[in-house]
Amino acid sequence: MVRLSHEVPTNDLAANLCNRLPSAASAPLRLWGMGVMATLRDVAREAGVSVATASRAINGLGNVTGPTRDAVLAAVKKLNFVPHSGARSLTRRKTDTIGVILPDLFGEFFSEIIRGIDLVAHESGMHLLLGNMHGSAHETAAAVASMRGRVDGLLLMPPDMKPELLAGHLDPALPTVLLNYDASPLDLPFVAVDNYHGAYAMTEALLDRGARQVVHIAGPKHNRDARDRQRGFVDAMARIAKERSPVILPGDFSEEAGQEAARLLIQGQLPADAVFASNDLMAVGCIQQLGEAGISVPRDVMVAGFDDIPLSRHISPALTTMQVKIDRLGSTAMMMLLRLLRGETLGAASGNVLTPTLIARGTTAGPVGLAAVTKALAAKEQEAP
Amino acid sequence: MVRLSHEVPTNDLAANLCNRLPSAASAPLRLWGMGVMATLRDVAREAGVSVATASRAINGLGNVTGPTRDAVLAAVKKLNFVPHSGARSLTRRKTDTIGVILPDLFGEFFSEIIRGIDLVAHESGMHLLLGNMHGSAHETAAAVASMRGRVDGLLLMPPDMKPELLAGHLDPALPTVLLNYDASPLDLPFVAVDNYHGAYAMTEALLDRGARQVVHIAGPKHNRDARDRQRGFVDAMARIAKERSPVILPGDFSEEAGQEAARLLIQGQLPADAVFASNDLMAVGCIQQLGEAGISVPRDVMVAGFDDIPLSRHISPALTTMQVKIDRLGSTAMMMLLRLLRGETLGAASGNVLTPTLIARGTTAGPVGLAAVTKALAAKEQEAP
DNA sequence: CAGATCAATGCAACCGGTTACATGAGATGC
DNA sequence: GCATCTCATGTAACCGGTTGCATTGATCTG
Repeated sequence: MVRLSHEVPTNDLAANLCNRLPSAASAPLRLWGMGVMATLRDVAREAGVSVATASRAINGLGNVTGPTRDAVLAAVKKLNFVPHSGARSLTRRKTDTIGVILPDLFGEFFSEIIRGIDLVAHESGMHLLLGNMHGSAHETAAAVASMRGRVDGLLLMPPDMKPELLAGHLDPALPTVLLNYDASPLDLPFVAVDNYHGAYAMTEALLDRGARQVVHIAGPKHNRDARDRQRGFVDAMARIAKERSPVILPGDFSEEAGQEAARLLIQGQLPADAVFASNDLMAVGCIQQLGEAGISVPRDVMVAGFDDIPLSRHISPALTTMQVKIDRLGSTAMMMLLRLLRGETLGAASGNVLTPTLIARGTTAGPVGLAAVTKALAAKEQEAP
Repeated sequence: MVRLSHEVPTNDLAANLCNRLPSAASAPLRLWGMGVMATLRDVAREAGVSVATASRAINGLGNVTGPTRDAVLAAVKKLNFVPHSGARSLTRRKTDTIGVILPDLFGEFFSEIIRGIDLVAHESGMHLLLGNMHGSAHETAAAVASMRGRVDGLLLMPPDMKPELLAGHLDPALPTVLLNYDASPLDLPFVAVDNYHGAYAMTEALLDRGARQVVHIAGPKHNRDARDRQRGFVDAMARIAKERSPVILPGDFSEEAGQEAARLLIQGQLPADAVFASNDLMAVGCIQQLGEAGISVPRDVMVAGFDDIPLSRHISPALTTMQVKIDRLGSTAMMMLLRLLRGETLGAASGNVLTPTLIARGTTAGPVGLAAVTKALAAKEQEAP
């Protein structure tokens, strides 16, 4: 590694700061930890005005003469003053920060949500404080509690938590929007994906496409998304294919679970001609494993997923799936939270349900060819709303 | 889509929650905006002690009698008191939060970094305040400034920014670790990926594998990662394949850029037998476009990428690439920051360089078959360090 | 039993800003 | 010229905790 030598713009400034301190004795090698940042008092003294005037000048409030303002701003520049947001938010009772608490931070799903949130938050000059409940309910409580005094509002996504349990942990004084969680019992505004109808539509489409026996690979048992998708599947089967009892294999949203399900299918000799996985990752794992066993997708068996992760477009054949616009989930929630912060009243009635879109790709293209299926599925979609 | 009516478990539960509130009289529709959170003063009054004692009891400091402590804790529970972190951090001069400023929030790369950071931060009870510079240098300054008083330290990733420019915006009093940025000139600790040697190794491996003419698809011009990778490529070519002048096609890390490069390759009739893209996404785009033109990978041309995004394993043939353990980047940086916060002194000399690993997959498997190549490349890898 | 020791507790001054209200000088009106 | 109004500025009380120091009452010591 090359070491360039050139002056570090530290010391002169450090010297300035040090001189202003009563004890200018021993110059430390490093400034960190000293925390000798200029305060508003310093600025006021430097400019020869009171703190009140300095504060007004800096915040561009009225009632400050031109020369006074200039003097203050000059002092600000000279001392390199940056207002202390922590102190400011204490009096203003406003932190310009919103807390985001997610179950974990794995994968594209969460980065997309965060991106959607940030997009809107950034426009309104809001910051994002990230909390991570790392799965456990206990940690969720801690995460929510630690947000007090740090944030103006909360975006919370507690997929595995029961409403009653959640209610006890929430601060009723803190504007909160729930992510991907129908919170009717709590009367909190929320944004959710219509997993039920999405799964229903996908099942219907598979049956429509000629499948006789659709097998569902389920998600984690206590995960609401997974449960809703499973319900959608079961109901669609019950309604359209009464005579056939729905087969459900266990899963946990992981690629391995998809592979495992495929192995069960192969070994168990289940008479399936279509697999509907509760998410794309499992569908991908399933396809891969089926392929290794010499079973062709879609000729021998059709496969569909849910989410439309970027990977889905790229595998071959490409995966048919329900597209969920994940960033929209985040941005919509953030917009609702902003309205809440503006004083609007939103309850569970203002819940926002995002309908996923069916994207037909290669894994459900039967012998008749991809084009025909796409058309058929698109038509199916059209007739819905 | 069929819209089924099915009962939503709403009203009974909502009623339950309302009943649990003390004032059953005129139940307010919403509590938000009232902001009537209990303060330490309230707790002290309720428990019949002074605020000082209440504070000590709550924080578990010594010098508090059993009965007193119990009274305070009872009051805490009764009033549902949660300490106001903002106020606390003002006096403690400690926020238990670290700021993370990233260029943008697109894609797996950033979610992995954040996950790595969170992993370590969470262990130490630290929170993450997310800042996003949205590309512009001006915003970077604003983002850094707005962190003052909110965070104890900073993790900063300014890929397109010149050190001199950066220096002016940094607060010398705030412990800072730079991400993916060799900050020697600033004498700040950093964690970076060894893009140069990674690219060098990959180029070498391709030539070694029998490529006569390797073409490089570059990343964004002012991006340091991209520039380092390009340098690695150029140097490797100069050293190993002196007689052949290196060909470099422009790119911007996007899938489209990879496709465009492929088109140039096809139209331009460049005599390339290997393509080394500056990142995986471009490699994927390139392969896809080559395939459409009837050019077979790897038989007609080998392709390699950089990053090892999840997608790389799943396309077919799977992509040979340099694996960067992105989450390690985040967790290592966070660990360094923690040491800084503990008072240790770290300069640029403590920079941490992560070496990427060559992962040989299908796109560089020649007619001789994948196994042989993997072995050859692995051997190559071995002899390197 | 007086005086020293010590633990538990209270008082009040912070942290670094904001802002209601007081002050006082200059402009205006009569 | 005096009362009044205006508006820039200063004073000080917050926000909600933490913490150094003083106070108090009880226990210990000789």
